[in-house]
Amino acid sequence: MNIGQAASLSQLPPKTIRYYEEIELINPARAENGYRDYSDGDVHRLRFLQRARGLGFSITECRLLLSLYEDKDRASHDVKAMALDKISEIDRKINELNSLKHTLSTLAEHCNGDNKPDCPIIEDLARGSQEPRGGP
Amino acid sequence: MNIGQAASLSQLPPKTIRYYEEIELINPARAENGYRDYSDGDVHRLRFLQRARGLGFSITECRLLLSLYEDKDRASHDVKAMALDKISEIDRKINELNSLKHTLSTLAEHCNGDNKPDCPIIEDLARGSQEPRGGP
DNA sequence: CTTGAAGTTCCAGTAACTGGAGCCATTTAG
DNA sequence: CTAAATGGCTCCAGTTACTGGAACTTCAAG
Repeated sequence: MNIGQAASLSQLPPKTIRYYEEIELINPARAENGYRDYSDGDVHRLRFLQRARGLGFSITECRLLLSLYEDKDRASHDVKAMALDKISEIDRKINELNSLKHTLSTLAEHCNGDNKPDCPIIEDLARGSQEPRGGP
Repeated sequence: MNIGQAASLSQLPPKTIRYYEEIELINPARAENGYRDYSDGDVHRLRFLQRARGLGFSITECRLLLSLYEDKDRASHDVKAMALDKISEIDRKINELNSLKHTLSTLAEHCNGDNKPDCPIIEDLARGSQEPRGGP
């Protein structure tokens, strides 16, 4: 399929898709006319990238995540370790999103009438899922 | 407090904190010696920015999120609408993270022995929280 | 065969940092 | 008190991850 269809399936702009090719995240075939020709697998990859990038993973991290699925040469226990590592990162993000959501929900409720919020909420906000102090 | 302490409390590098000042996300006081002087409130803001940026919200979105708490001039129902809007965005992100986590967990389990994954999982991966086809 | 949408490359610009040079202030060791 | 280390300051250049625009080709419809 052409880049346009790949774009609408993956929810990524064509520009970004071409950029991902430039930095070797994908390598679509070329048709005789010179147009890029995306397979279903390519679209899977792109869709994955779209999701992961939107969740705050860097390109480097995306590359790692992709390699978890596709690098058949890597030893199995490495894959597992990396997967578990990413899972705890994801758990952390989920926790942070939940706390952010809680903060916003409380705010929304408190804004129910027409009174302005004076917000003890901002305390909660800044606390978040903070570590107990004392560095890494 | 100085920028160093603000940095370690907010988990942001000093460079980034100065940059946030440049783009007017914070406005710390200055001590007599010219050093930036951060209040607890400033640190709250920074901590919030650190969390929100890490979760994939843009600077523009962070500005909006911050305004939800602090813009006392905005009408209350606007605040509520924006908060609800951001909440659904957050829910979407949480769903995506859960699906990503599920994918990785399955992978980790399947990689338990020393057999390489041949991955029907990649299907699941690319499906994610996709819309039912037919575009906006 | 023309018109328009969609593709191509290339180059420049933007967003959000990040690193480094060069200089002043503060703390700490001798 | 002086010297060195540490941390702050500004400014400017570089990086990452796109994004927009110009100039050209290709394809599908009328």
